Amino acid sequence: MILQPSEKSKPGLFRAARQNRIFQDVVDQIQEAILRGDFQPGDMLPPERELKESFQTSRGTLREALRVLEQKGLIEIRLGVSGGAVVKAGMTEPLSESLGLLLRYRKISLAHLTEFREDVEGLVTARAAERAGSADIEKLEKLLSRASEMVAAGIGRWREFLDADKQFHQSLSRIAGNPIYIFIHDMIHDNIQPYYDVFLPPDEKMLRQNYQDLCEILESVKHRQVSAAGEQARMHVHRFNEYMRARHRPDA
Amino acid sequence: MILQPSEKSKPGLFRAARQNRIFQDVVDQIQEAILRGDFQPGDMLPPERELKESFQTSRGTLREALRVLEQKGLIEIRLGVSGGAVVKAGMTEPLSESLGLLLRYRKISLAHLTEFREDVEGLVTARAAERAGSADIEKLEKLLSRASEMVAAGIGRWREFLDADKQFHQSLSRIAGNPIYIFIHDMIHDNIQPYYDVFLPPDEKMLRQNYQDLCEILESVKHRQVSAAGEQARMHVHRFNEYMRARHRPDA
DNA sequence: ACAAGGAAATGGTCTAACCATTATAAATAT
DNA sequence: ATATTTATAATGGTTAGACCATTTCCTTGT
Repeated sequence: MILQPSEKSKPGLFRAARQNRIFQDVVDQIQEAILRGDFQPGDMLPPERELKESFQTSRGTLREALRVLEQKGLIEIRLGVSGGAVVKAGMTEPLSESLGLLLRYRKISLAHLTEFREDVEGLVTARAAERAGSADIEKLEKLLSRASEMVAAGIGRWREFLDADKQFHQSLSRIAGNPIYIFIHDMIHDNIQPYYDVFLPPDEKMLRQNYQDLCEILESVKHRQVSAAGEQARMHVHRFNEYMRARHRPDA
Repeated sequence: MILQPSEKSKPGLFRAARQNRIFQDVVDQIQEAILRGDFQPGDMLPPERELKESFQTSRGTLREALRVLEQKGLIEIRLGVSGGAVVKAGMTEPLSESLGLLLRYRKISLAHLTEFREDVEGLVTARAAERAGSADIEKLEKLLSRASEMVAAGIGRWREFLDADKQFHQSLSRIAGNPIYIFIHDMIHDNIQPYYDVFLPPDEKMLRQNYQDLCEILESVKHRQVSAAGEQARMHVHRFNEYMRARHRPDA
């Protein structure tokens, strides 16, 4: 038996009972079809002029439905012949976009986001330390050795080093074994990256410190020192955040 | 100086350069106006027939833009005279909805979500223990005493007890001082609630255990025992999850 | 074999009307 | 006077049919 929440599964318990709106009905039907698996990621929906007749509606109404589905991240719309609505696999953009809006709406501040990141990275690393297998360790070591080359190559390749650093953390998220962490991780990264792009580049000392941190984290993960790994990861991110904060006036 | 990411702040570094789409331009302009504060939450946008002329576009195109803004959670559209697009304050629904889609798309499982919830509740409670002031403690004690009445009143009022339990955790989120946790908390709750609604009600023993947990958590928070509070909250949620899991066949 | 050009499919936009819903004002009844 | 009902009008929701813009892909010519 598959757990199924009471009808429709919309988050707010129920959604307002306005089945008036025809386009909403179209949205629901197409969404169900996609979620049910009638359309696999990569598949294309029929062209608008066909759909409009399937749903017995006007093209305008149908297009409003497609706009909603597009915004939900379920489909992507391509132009030109053999274009049309293609079913997407990801669905991660809406999450990042919502967080971005919260930032710009001043519902949360950059400081909140960086603090949250520290917490999450700590959690993820702790979980990863619990669950890492030997293959995982090897993967991490490979990434670390790449990072080592970059830091040895000097300040000029800081961008590549930070990329290795990012992949290290992403790997930890995967090892942690809960895909939610991957999504959360991406969501944070998407929104924090633009700020870093403005305030970098870092100095040599920072890079070495960063590399040192990763080594210690890997060592703790290797030895299943769960809480140590978590705390080290927390501090690793914390130091980086403080470093970035020092590069401009303190923000609210 | 206000930290501002490099132009537009879209998550994926940049958004596809299709300024072809007129409705997208309309979306951007209205969104900027809202985020800039030209429209406060509760304010109403001009009616469609006016906007269409402001933007020098057709009503259909304008409506596609409004659909996107509505889906983003920035506006809500009411029917009838003196209806129209009203600027919203929340913006939390898109987050919950996206998580719901990930669940239904089988990108994540209920088990992943419950595990995540344990972690988050642990983190939040630890932070709350760090930061709780005397006013916060009083608030928590008041909630707890209400819960006490409910559990004393017997199994019949389990729904009210669980509501008090929920508010207790929500208060902890607020005390933790990072609004992101409130959003995450709501997001989890919105998506996990429908499942609980199906499989409850709980038994008397569960309620008492639950109440006992809350008492211990509050005690730890009171005495600034940060890691103890976190771990107790984790286990509190964990026990509840296990209890719920036992009420149906194991799911994938 | 390759390049240039054109035909066709598909999404994007426009126009102009009508339908549906609802707050408010007007009319009516009590 | 007050309450109830009814009519009005503003606003979003929908429709129909046309045309524009973009892109693939096939034809044609070299």
